[in-house]
Amino acid sequence: MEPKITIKEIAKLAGVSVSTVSRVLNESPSVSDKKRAIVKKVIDDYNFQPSMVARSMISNKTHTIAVLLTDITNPYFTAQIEQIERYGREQGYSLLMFNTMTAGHSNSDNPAADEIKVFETIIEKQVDGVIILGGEIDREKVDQDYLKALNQLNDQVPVVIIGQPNPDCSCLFIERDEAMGARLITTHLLASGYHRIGFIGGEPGIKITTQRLTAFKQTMSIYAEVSNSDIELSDFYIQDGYSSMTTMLKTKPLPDAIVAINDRVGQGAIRALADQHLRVPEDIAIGSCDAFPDAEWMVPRMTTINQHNEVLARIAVQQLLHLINNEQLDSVQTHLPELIIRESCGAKLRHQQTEKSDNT
Amino acid sequence: MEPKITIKEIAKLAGVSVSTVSRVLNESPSVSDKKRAIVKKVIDDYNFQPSMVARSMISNKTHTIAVLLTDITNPYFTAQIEQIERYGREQGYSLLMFNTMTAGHSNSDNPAADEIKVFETIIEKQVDGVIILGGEIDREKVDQDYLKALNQLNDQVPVVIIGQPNPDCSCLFIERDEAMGARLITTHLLASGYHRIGFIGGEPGIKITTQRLTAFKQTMSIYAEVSNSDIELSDFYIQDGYSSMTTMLKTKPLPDAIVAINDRVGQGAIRALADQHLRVPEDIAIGSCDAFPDAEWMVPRMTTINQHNEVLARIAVQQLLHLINNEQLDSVQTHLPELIIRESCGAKLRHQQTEKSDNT
DNA sequence: TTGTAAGCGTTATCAC
DNA sequence: GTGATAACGCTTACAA
Repeated sequence: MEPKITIKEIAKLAGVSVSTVSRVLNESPSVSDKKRAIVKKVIDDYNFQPSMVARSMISNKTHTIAVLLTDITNPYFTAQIEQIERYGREQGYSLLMFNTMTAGHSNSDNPAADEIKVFETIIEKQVDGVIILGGEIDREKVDQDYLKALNQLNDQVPVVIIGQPNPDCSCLFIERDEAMGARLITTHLLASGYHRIGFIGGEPGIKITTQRLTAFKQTMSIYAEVSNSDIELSDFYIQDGYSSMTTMLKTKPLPDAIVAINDRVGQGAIRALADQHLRVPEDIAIGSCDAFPDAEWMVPRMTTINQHNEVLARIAVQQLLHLINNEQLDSVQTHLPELIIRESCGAKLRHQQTEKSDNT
Repeated sequence: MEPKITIKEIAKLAGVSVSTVSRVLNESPSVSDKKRAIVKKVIDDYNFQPSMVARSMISNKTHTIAVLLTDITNPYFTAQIEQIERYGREQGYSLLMFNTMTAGHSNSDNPAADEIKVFETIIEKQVDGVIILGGEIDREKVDQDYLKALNQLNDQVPVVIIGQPNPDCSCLFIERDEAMGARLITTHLLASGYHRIGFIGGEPGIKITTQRLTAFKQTMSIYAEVSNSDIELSDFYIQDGYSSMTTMLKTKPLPDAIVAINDRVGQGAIRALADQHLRVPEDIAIGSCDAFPDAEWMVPRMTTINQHNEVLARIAVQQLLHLINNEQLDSVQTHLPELIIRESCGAKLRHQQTEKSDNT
């Protein structure tokens, strides 16, 4: 392990003062070409990299942003973090990742406290900004200590949150139109000719669940009835789709179609149905939300809603950088969920059948 | 944005010297209970967090480790990074994540240069250690500039790599027995009664591909013939499984079974087969490697090899910490790939059929 | 037990 | 153009 070479030694080796080296490092014009050449050579020869730590002491900038998420294993988050890392790096920022793993089937007995602890580390580390992708803030009822800690954090360093705004939180929220996506998929199923439609997945007490479920119910209420036994909440994971669907299978007769809260849940549902020798979409149709990359390759290919989460992630970084640089924020951009019709909804199948019977 | 409070102001407010505050911060015993109490109160009141940056200047430690990977979207990597983040955080380390996105269908024309650039950032940021999960180092022929830069990096800060050792690289490697996994799955298919077995997926020129393919061929050669037309390399993603399988479908007759280089590729293959109304395992069996979490819920459930990548990730952190603290390394731990028999291989199906025909 | 002062590696502010 | 020197926030001898 070679000891790190410093600007002082470079200066000595080049026969100049540290200030001159510093000037060369920062591309200041007020250095003679001759000295600049000498210094550059020494820097190159010794492969000198100035210490960001020392620089940070002076500038009060670390060129680092922190990202908080609850499950790095979840494609919903990785799609976003991929964009954040990429765009951040383009702008000269590195990414400190904190993965609380409090989502889903977690073993933490106090997720709020876990996140608060992360906030402390973030302050210590003196990042320039923070992006929160999910966690405690997504709850209908947010822990008060958590909220206080979050506001305190936002007081020290700009915090951008991708999620539904909380009136008691001073952070900047990048909003997603959850209701619209749920309306789109529900309407699509109705328009495809299904009348009895169920809803599965989503953790109760989480805003995304409530909002999608509410939108589902509202949309349904215009055209048809929804019984509570056709709604099975659980969580956002594949095993939750499996368990919700399995429970629903005890209902007779089954709904014609199902709205799954996301593609993972949809996939779990397909698995549960297959175990009972039920086919999708022939025996029951499935539409879902949050287009995950694999959904296009499933059997059947999943009809779903693309929420364009990567776009939101990019906007989050942009706004955060504005906050960091005290620039004006971009005006709020519209967020358009998009329906992707594939196979699991059976729409095309039905259409073909209709055409066929029309011809007869 | 409140300006950050410093140790100096805490000292003034508490009516003591900065050293006393520092002592309290560092739990030094040589502070009177009285002063300690006063200082603690002020710290608490003002919610003071000492600056890691300033501390790092002195200690030359940032309590940060960097992780390099090529695709955060890939479950192969997220399983590992989840462990690294968790275990690292338990030990007081934060994680700087660099995602080069050079894997798979990348748009980078020079992945080696991309990684070299990341190395520079890592040195600047003065992390305490580095873990590399994949990238240029996985190639059969590693770029020489890259290798030089990597060795230089390892000269400044300890680097641990999860992957196959490279004799020209001075970093510490955590090795995985790729060959053994491939042997296990191949033998399993052979033992299940398949004779003509194909191999799909994996990027040519990548060690993991070569090693698994070689092990596959060797194992096969003991019991049966393998024709080159039954081998279709491509890459590690779902669309690669689809394309490889689609290509292979032009071969008549088809192999009885397929070894996929990982579960994603296997999933793509199932999709390609379904498009031709071919069933797995009835028409063709599939065995794969690298148990991804979803594989258990696919239709059919995927027979695969669990390489226990999370365990390797944990070992990598442990060894890295030893390196950081100049402690003795743990002795090399054995790594045991494990066969998970599910549905896609058709082993159970065949067994039942055999039993049935035995009874007749 | 406590305080003073030097020092960590850089940049910024002065003189020269 | 260039070079001393102070400053950033903290820790750590060394003194008292």
